[in-house]
Amino acid sequence: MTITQLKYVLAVAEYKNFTQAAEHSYVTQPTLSMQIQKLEDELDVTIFNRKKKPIELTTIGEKIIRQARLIVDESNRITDIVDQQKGFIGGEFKLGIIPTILPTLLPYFLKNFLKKYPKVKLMIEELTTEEIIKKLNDGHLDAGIAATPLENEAIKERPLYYEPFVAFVSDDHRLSAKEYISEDELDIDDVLLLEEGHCFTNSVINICKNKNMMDHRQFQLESGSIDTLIKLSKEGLGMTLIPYLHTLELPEQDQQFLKQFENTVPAREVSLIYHKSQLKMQLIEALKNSIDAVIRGAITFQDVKIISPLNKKSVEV
Amino acid sequence: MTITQLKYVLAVAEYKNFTQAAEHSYVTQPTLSMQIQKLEDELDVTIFNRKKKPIELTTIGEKIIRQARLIVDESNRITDIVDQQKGFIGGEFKLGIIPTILPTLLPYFLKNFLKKYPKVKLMIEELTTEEIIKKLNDGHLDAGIAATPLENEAIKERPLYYEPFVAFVSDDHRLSAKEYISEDELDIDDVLLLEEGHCFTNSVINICKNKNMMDHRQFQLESGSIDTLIKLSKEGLGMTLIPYLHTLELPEQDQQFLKQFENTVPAREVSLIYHKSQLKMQLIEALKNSIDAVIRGAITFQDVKIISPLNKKSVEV
DNA sequence: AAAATTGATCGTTTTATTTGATCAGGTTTA
DNA sequence: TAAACCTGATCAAATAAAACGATCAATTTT
Repeated sequence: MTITQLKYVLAVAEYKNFTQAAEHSYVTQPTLSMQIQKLEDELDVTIFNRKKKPIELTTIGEKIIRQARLIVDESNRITDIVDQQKGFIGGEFKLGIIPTILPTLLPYFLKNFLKKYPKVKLMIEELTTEEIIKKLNDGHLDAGIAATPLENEAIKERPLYYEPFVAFVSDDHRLSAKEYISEDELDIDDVLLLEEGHCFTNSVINICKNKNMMDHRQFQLESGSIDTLIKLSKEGLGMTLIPYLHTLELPEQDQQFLKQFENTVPAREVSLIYHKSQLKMQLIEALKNSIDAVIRGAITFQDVKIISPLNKKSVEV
Repeated sequence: MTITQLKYVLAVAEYKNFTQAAEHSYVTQPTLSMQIQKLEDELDVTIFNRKKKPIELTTIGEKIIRQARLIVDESNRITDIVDQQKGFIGGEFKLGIIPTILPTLLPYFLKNFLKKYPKVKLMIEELTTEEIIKKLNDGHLDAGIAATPLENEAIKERPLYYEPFVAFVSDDHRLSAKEYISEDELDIDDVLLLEEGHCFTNSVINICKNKNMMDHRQFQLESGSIDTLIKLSKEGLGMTLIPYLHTLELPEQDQQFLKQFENTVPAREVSLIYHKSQLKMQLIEALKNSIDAVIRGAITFQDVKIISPLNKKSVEV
């Protein structure tokens, strides 16, 4: 049994297809087929049910996959150990960031980070929380940045900062007269939301007390971008909630429409998340330090109430 | 990096010698040297300081060894997983048993066990507790049977039975008139002990209240066998303590010299012990079941006080 | 000083892996 | 229904890797 064979098996388990698995393993299909057969012969089991389309794992196959994942992970970690000992911070690093964080956070740390760690090849993808979790689990991402807590066993979280929600209320809105806003005054039917799949949407819903079925409104448009929400809001189609960092980028004439929450402000916890197997830890630490250093100046709030990004009740902290 | 390379590295780390490591890996020395060099090149580190005699690990080498051990263990476990799924109980199984347990316990279960699991190749070694622990840690043993608790983090324990200590007191001894004996009456200077290294010796010392320096006695002879202790005792050189299972094998004329403890009887906890990495679990379970089934009839005591086999105070249970 | 031990080095042999071409069994498309 | 297509298995040939035996240089032991 070799680590290569285990990697091939994992690839097939992932792509459910020998040919694709071979491509992603940078070998030809016969090579991969043969190695897997050799492993199956050696262990005297069939790992894959090749008759089913797409290919399925056998019962024993499932267990072997789990163990193989463990072995491959642990073997990958050897280079980590060596790097750490050498104090070397470098190599490929795949980072997923959710859409409502990426555009505002990235400019803060990216340049500094790349300058400080010139040997790191950072590959950033914009992904939903769900996608990030999936890719962390199958090893396609090294880390992610998302709203937490996720309550996911396989994922570790390191909070980076707490980002308050800020209301954007246009002139003609019923709440436009108020200087500060309170959670009680929010009506979910009246708040413009991002399209489904954004955890930001869940958070906003979790803030609003009124969690009944939301078909009271005259129209329903769910946008993919916060800027669109702001535009629609200015058209008088409702208010919206936006993350604090986004408010710093608004043109001056729009700043007037912003309203902070009074007292305890609802906020989302933004964390660096990674798989519990903790690969590339030294790089994750480096990234956290870079973000910490730069964000401390930008966001300093006390007395925040963390809003869950899941479909759940909020939790007082 | 291959699992083979990691195994070679572990072998060198173990034997501190390339040639010996090669022999134990069933390859020639140049082969092993080359593979280790390849790994060192690939990781760009030196794992071994070859200048020192015997060979030493570098700092990074130590860490690599630890990780290599983990990977090799986990990869060995794949066959376990397959066996378990197939319900197959077989293969080599190396078991270490301490000298004061082996001769009395083995006859009870060995025949039945081998008959029930004909595919198991059982290799039994008589070893001290210390040796067992060492060999469990370096993988030279799959399991051991010893007195517990050991308070060793790397070792897991599954208690098999509680074996009381029985006193053997010859006619001319000061305690010979009593029907039952009590711990208070024991004097360490007066109890014949096994030679050092036997945990049974520690246990006996732990029973005796009188734990002062033991040089009050006229002579000091530490034997390696319980039978010798009995012979010496019959010669009037003192009393001795022997494990319960041993009493069942004494000739009838010697049975008269046995004295049970009154009330709560001191006993040793005999456990199946194995490494925390839990290799060959299904075989360990099978072994435990075999011993359980046969020992239940032989030993049934309640109200025992477990005596630690370590150099420590006893613990009430 | 001689002998023994140790790990590295070097061709050579042996073994293992990978490849490209091809095949057989399916399914989908025309 | 036949042709096209996709999929994984198979095979001989090429390539790569591992292992070996012999030997060397450096130490250590005798």
